[in-house]
Amino acid sequence: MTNEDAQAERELCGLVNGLARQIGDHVRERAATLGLTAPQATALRELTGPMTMGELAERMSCEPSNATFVADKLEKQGLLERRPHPTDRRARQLVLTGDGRELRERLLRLLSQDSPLAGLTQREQSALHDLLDRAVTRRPG
Amino acid sequence: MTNEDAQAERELCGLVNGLARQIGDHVRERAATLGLTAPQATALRELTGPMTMGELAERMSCEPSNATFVADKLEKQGLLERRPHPTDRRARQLVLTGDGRELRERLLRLLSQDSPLAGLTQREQSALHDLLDRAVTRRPG
DNA sequence: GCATAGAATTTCAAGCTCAAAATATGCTGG
DNA sequence: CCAGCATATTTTGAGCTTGAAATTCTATGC
Repeated sequence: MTNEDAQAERELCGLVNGLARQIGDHVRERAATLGLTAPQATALRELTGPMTMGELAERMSCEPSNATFVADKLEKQGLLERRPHPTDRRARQLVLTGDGRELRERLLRLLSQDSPLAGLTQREQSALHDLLDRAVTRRPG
Repeated sequence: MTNEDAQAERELCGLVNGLARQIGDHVRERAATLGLTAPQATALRELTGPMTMGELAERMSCEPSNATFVADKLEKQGLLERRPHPTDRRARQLVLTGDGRELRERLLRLLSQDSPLAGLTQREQSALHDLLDRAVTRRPG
């Protein structure tokens, strides 16, 4: 790999991080209006249905121990419950409460407004999705 | 915006965050072999020359107060110096020491190996760069 | 059966990050 | 000039994140 290639790659990483940052800022700002922190909102957003701690961590792109931390916060706010997993006694099943489901709906509506990706056309978003998917999945790690 | 569009957008955000996470993991892993944490390595990588705290924060996509924190760490390790800015007495100029420049070179070599973006061809990386650039800059924030 | 390896979650310590307030300096209109 | 607002950095407190160790349970091989 040439020196220029390496530099271009670093620049690309910077762009990815920059966009991720913008997305995070957007979530943080909207979450604040509901009394949630950004990670709490991310967890709520990802809880599309009952799932285990591991699944939540995976969807949040974080360590399981961090998912525990965030789930604790949501549980203390009465937004979710930890139930025994139906078939695996090692695992827990996370289930939103009525309050949790309601707040999640409000959150989703807020998040869909003024998205950081609004600058891209549908076609561009589709192309970006394709490229990112390839970058992410073509990597063992 | 339709419901499906919003869902597609959330998925896209997830991909961006997932890739950012992979990049971060890669940096962390390589940085550890040099006795650096991930943010310290990121700062070292971005210090392409003398710059102010604000510039560093901008390049690291973080808050200025966080740049202060990281710069403190690097300074304690003797990798950089804070000098008075030549023309603005409010600002500081960050300058790598000899050790800092040397470690930076080693870091750059490590980071260019097994990049998380290696799964993409040159053409794909170029297309990705283009799309991300558009997404990031087409947004006032 | 039972030992052993593996998996899901939690706990804990260390370090990172943000936001707000404090400090110091620069700039500009009256 | 200089008052007032803007900018650059630091400090501080609260909350987030990671990685390693501990706990509990599952699955496999003998």
